[in-house]
Amino acid sequence: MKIQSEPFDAFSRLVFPDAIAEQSRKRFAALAKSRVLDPARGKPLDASVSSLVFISSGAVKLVAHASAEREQVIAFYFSDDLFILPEDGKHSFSLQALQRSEVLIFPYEEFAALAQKDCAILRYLLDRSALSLHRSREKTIALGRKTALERTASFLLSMAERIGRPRGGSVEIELPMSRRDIADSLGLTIETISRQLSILRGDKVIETHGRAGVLIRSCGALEQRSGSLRDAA
Amino acid sequence: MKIQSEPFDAFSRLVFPDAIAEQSRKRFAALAKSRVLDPARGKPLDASVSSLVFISSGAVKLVAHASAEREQVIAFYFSDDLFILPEDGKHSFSLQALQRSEVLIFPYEEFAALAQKDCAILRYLLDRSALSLHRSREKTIALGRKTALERTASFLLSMAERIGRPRGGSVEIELPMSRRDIADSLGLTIETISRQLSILRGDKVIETHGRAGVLIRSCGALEQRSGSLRDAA
DNA sequence: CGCTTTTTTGAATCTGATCAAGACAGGTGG
DNA sequence: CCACCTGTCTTGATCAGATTCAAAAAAGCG
Repeated sequence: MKIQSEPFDAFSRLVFPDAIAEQSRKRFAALAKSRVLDPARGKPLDASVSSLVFISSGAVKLVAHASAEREQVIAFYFSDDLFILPEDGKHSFSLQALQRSEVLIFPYEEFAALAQKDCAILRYLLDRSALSLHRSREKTIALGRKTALERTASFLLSMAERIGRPRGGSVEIELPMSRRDIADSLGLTIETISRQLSILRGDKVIETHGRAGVLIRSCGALEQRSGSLRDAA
Repeated sequence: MKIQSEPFDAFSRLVFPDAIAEQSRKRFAALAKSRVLDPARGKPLDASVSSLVFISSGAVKLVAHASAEREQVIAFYFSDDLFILPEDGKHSFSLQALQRSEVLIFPYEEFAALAQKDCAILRYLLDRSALSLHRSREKTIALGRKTALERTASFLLSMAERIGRPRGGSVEIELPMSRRDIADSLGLTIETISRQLSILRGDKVIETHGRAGVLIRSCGALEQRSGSLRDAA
C-alpha cells in the first residue's frame, strides 16, 4: 500500500500531459479539495453537486441508498482510479472508505470547463469515463442474468485483476471490503456470499485465510463458474 | 417518428459547434458509416472494435449475450442518442433494431483522435458518456436491490420521460419493445413482467391498449411503487 | 376469417432471503 | 500470554418471490 505524500502530484502525473503550463496546473490545483477518508468516520461526501474523484491511495466504495435499509454498492475504486461521483437524484449517493484513503475531489462542471482548454485532459477523462461505463455494463450483466455463484466468481476474478498479486499459477487477494460490502455490490445477502465462498472452497477453487485473504488456486476453474461467454461453448 | 433525410446533418447539428471548419466536418463524415437497421434482419453490428453510435431515427437495444440462452439488454436508445458500443470482451455485444432505424457508426478510436482537435466535440462526448454512465448506475440499483414490481414501475417512468407524450395529468407511451425485451432489460421473465403490469392495471395506475400502448394515469402512484428514495420517508 | 405470435394467467418448483444459532477472528485488559 | 468480549462470518432450517412448465386468451397479420 503506497502512501502518496502529495496526492495532487500523483494525479498530475497521470492526467496532465508533460507539456502543460505551470499556470494551468495551478488552476486545477486550486479547484481540488484534498481529503483523507477513514472507514470509522461518517459519510464524507456531500453529493449535492457532481464531482470528479481521484483516489490517491486506499480503497473506497461508491454507495447508492435505494431506500432506508437497502444499499447498493455501485462500484469499488482503488489507487489511481478516477471517476464521477453523481449528484443526488432519484437516489442518494455517498462515498465511503474501506480503509484509510487519500482522495482528491473536483467539482465536475468547473473541472470540465477548465479542461476544455486542453484536449489531452478531456480525452483522458473521456477514456476513464468509458472504462467506468464498461465496468458498469458488466455489472448489469452480472446482476441481471447471473446466479449467486456466477456473480461471486466474477467478483473474485475482477478483484484478482484489479488488486491481486500473482503467485505462480495462483493469485493472492487481500480483500479490503467486508462480506456485507460484497453482498451489497452483487445484489445478494452476506449469508449467500458466505455460502458461495464455501462452495468454491469445497471445490478447491479458492482458499480463504482469515477474513480478508483469498487465494485463487485456479483462475480457469473460476472462469468456468463465472458464467462468461466462452463457457457456454 | 421523424425521418432524417440526412442522418449526418442531424448528427452535425447536435455535436458540432457552429464554427467548425467545413474541412473538419468532412473528415468526420468520411469516418461515418450510415446504416438502416431493420427489426427483421439479423444482427447488424460487428462489435469487433469499439464504436460510437448515433441514432438518427428509430429505436434500438444494446444487447449483451451472457451465454447461449441468456441475454441481457444493457440499454435502449432512441432518436438523437449517442453512445459507445463496446467491443466484444468477456461477453459479446450486439445492437438490434426495435423498429426501422437510421444509425451512424464511427470507429471510437479514430473519432476520438479526430475530436482531439476540437475540445467542444470532446466535451459533448464526455457529457453524453457521463449520462450513459448515470443511467447504467441507476440500472445497477434496480437490478441489485429492487423487486419485480419496483423495476417495472421504474422502467415505465423512465420510458415516460424519454419517449412519453404528456396528456394532461397522464402520460401516454407507445412501447417499441416487446415484453421479452423489457424482461431482458430488467433481469426478469416475460411472465413476471406481464404479472406486474396486470397488478398495476388492477390498481388503476396504468391502462394498456394493445401490445404497445400504455397510459400512465398517475405518475405519483407509479413513483411510490418504484422504490425510489423519497418513498422511504 | 383463420393462422401465427405474443401476452396473460395458473400451478408447481427452486433459488436466494430470512430467521436463528453457532464458530471464528481479532482486539482488549487482566 | 491468555481469557474474554465484540463484531463478523459461517452454517442450518424455513420461507417467499420469481422462475419454470403448461395452457388459454388476445393481438396482429395475410
